[in-house]
Amino acid sequence: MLDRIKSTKSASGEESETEGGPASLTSRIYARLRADIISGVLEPGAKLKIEDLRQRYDSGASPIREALSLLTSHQLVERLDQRGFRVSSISLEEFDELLKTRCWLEERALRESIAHGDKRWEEELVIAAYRLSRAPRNSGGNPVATNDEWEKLHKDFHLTLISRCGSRFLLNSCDELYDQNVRYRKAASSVAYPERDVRAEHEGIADAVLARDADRAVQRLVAHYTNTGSFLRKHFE
Amino acid sequence: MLDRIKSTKSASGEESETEGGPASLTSRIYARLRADIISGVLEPGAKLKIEDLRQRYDSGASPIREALSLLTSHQLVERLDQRGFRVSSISLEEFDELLKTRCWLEERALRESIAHGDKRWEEELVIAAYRLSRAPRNSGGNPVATNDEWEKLHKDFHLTLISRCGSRFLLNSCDELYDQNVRYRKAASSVAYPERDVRAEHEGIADAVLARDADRAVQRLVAHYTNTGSFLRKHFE
DNA sequence: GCCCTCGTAATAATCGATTTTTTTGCTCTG
DNA sequence: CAGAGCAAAAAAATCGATTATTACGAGGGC
Repeated sequence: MLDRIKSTKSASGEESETEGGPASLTSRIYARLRADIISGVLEPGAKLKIEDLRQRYDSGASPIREALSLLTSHQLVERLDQRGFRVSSISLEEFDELLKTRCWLEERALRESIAHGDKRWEEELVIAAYRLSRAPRNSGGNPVATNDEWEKLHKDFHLTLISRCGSRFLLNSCDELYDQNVRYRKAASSVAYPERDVRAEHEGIADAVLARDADRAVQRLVAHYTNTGSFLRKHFE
Repeated sequence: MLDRIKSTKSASGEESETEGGPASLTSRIYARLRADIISGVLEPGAKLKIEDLRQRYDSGASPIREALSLLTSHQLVERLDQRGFRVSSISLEEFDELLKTRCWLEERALRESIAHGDKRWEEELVIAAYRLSRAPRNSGGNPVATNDEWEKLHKDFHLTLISRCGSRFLLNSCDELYDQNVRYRKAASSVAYPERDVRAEHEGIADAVLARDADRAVQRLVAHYTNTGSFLRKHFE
């Protein structure tokens, strides 16, 4: 269990990670629950009993229920009337749909971003790619322990790619799907990491994007997802 | 025995037709709030004070807060830490993004649906189109009062079109965007309805889909959205 | 006259206890 | 031995009251 709250971000949106400090209890619980679900600490399908969570997060029932309610809309938690909450379950079929959908949406988003992104965007992308390239995927030589910093940078890179797509709705959807995908990745790859050169794939994507070669960029991005997808798929058995 | 559990609808999922029945207070409040927000009874940007809502829906604070939390993820309600909730505001820029995004997503969804839909789907579509064609858009001759039944059938028609897209994620997104669009429509067209033949457009779409002519279907669907979009746009002044 | 500060009113957030509903487990039939 | 019927236990949902935070406005200094 993680007993430290690292960054308090508002329950509804992104923003300030500088504040490690106070916010509403609900928001802090939201952030912790979310992290625990995405990282797989709370397993897919697990029952989320209010009483347990109350103890675990040391609060009353209201903030817990509220945080859970906030999470349901992101498809991370399922809510059943009068039967409480549980971590959304995962399945192979859903994974296939997730993968497909990400390819569809991100292709569109990437093309738009390439068409409309400005210099500033290019620079943001360069930075994001650079940082990602320098971050170790695992922490402390342990091949299984994931590196939270890498996770953050990886998400950042992928979202930066599509950040200029011109639609907050599309961006939100991609964001949510990204998180779902991490959940699947964690669930599947508790065993191993791909041997293939993921880093090179990221660079390849960034290069094509910076060259404003939309077709190639899309082709590489989709290949990246498809590769990762079939790799994960194998590990579900 | 069976009839005790039959129609309990969950707040996060779809509605069952046999409305009115029992469910948790939270779910009922959720449904009412949602309807009030989409229909514009609660105006965009309006502050949602817990105390007011408590009175209005005759409940304690917990169900209200929970219902609001459920709604935030659908972008219908904004939550500000320690500052309560408010109805999400609307804007012309956002409307443009909404329209664009719907075109992008529904094009994909429709193509997939056409490619994969079976006979049963065709029949569902025929029914949905027929019902929609028979429903009066306004109730009781009042040109302003919207007809809830028409609303339901209209949504049904549009969702049926894409129901076989093969991705619950994409379907969910389209569903949410649809609701957002209704909100914009209500906000804008409290004045008037389009003179153009919306009904014919629906039929045209259905015909193309049933003929499995994806290009034409998409072209018509997008035109339908674009037409409606620019019509609404004018009414925002 | 304008802005800053502080106290008060309003509102949001949270808690602890109570009420409902579901689950569980056992007993009793057929 | 399967299943129906209860009753106790567990869990979810909800309430009413309390605490924390923010919004507001009057008074005072510059």
